[in-house]
Amino acid sequence: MDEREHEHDEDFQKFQVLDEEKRERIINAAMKEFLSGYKKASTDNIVREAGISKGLLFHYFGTKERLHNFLTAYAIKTIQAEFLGLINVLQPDILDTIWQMSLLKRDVSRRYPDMFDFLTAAFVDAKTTGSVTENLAKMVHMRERILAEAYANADKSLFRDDIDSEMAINIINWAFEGFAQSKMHAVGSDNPGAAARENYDEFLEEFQKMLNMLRKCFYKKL
Amino acid sequence: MDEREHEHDEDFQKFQVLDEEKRERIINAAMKEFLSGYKKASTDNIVREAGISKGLLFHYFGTKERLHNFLTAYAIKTIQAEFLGLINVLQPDILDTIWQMSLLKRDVSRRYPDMFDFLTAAFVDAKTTGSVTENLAKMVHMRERILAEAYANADKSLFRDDIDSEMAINIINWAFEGFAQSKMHAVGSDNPGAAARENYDEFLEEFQKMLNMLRKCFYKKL
DNA sequence: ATATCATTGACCGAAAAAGTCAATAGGCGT
DNA sequence: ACGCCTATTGACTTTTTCGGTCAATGATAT
Repeated sequence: MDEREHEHDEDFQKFQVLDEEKRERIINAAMKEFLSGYKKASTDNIVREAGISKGLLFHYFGTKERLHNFLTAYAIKTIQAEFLGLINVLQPDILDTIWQMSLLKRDVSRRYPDMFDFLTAAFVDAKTTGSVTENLAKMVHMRERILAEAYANADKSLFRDDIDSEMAINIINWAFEGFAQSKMHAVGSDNPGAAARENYDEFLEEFQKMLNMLRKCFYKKL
Repeated sequence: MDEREHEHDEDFQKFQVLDEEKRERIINAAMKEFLSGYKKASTDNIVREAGISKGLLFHYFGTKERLHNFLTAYAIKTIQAEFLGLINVLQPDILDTIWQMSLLKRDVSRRYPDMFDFLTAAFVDAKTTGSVTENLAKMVHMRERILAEAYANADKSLFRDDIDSEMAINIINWAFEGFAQSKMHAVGSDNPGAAARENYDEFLEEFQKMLNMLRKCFYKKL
């Protein structure tokens, strides 16, 4: 397997040197296409969506498989750096933790709308094929560890005594996820910057309103 | 368009006459394959998953398009008859309504695991293509009407005065959806009937626990 | 002008696509 | 046992799409 000396740092230098806009356009087009699985993704669709020629895509990545490998590594690295790595698991108020996680996730999703779903699909693919990459497995493990840690460090005494704190946390997570999902389309439509910004502020405001409501309902009165 | 006299009741008689097990096996295999869109669905995958020969599928449905049309009509009819049509929108306690909806949805999903998602995909497909079928549009409209009606008839005075009832209802919906999603995999794995049944009971029990908790948190004390 | 490098899209052989059909299996009445 | 009829098969055809290539072109700096 490791017959080359640089077996794990394939550089993709030609691609990395592009300006940000084009690079992310290609990344997002590819991730979107890979959502339905490696096999069903078509490089023709990717280049059409990205607005580049087919030759160029293969000039950057060589093969479809290497493109997919790059995306997987890139997604893992990004989510690690801009999501998992920024979560403060030591906060005692887990509502704050979940709130923070939601904001971070939204920030990543604004730049890379399909990154989380892409990784999920990549993981399913890898499990089906039987070959789960080392990094992918580590990533999943890391994610679980963070959630477990956040939960372990949470001050459960903040919750009302007559409710199951674990279930409350689940509900909160689902509520945030559902909220983000439902607003994604409204915000995600391609409108000029001003309207998008306005939508985003509205989004945050309503989001916070929900947070306060959950706090009011699930936490002890102080 | 209506050059034939039976333009809308294509019969698919050869298929309808099959025994239930085989019929539903084919329907479910096809719906599953169509989840990633009409174009990307492969009839070869469908027949492999369904365990029938290719010739037979085309013997039943003629073309891929007619198969898809059949599935769409079938899904609409089924969801109409076994989900939307059975919801009692007059219940004043909307938690009861949501609970009932969840049970109905689960019952349908047990027989046709991908039916709801298939319809969603079919709708997205139709919007992309530009041709949203009359029935499909009606279906969506019906769904919205039912939800609106249930909400309109809900007795908001059951909710605590200091919370936004509309947001509370959203949270409840998202929580139920998230719960169903998270448990789906556990239940959905292909294990013998006994274990599946056991899982299902467990599912219902935990479900009800969550319902009670939400009632306790969002409703007035009596 | 020339050298250099990014970029294109027509093109390739191979694979997969939808759909067909002669051949067979499997029951059923006689 | 026999023929009869329908259900079912899967190899096959034709067309499209696939991943991948490459000679040609555009752009830029010297």
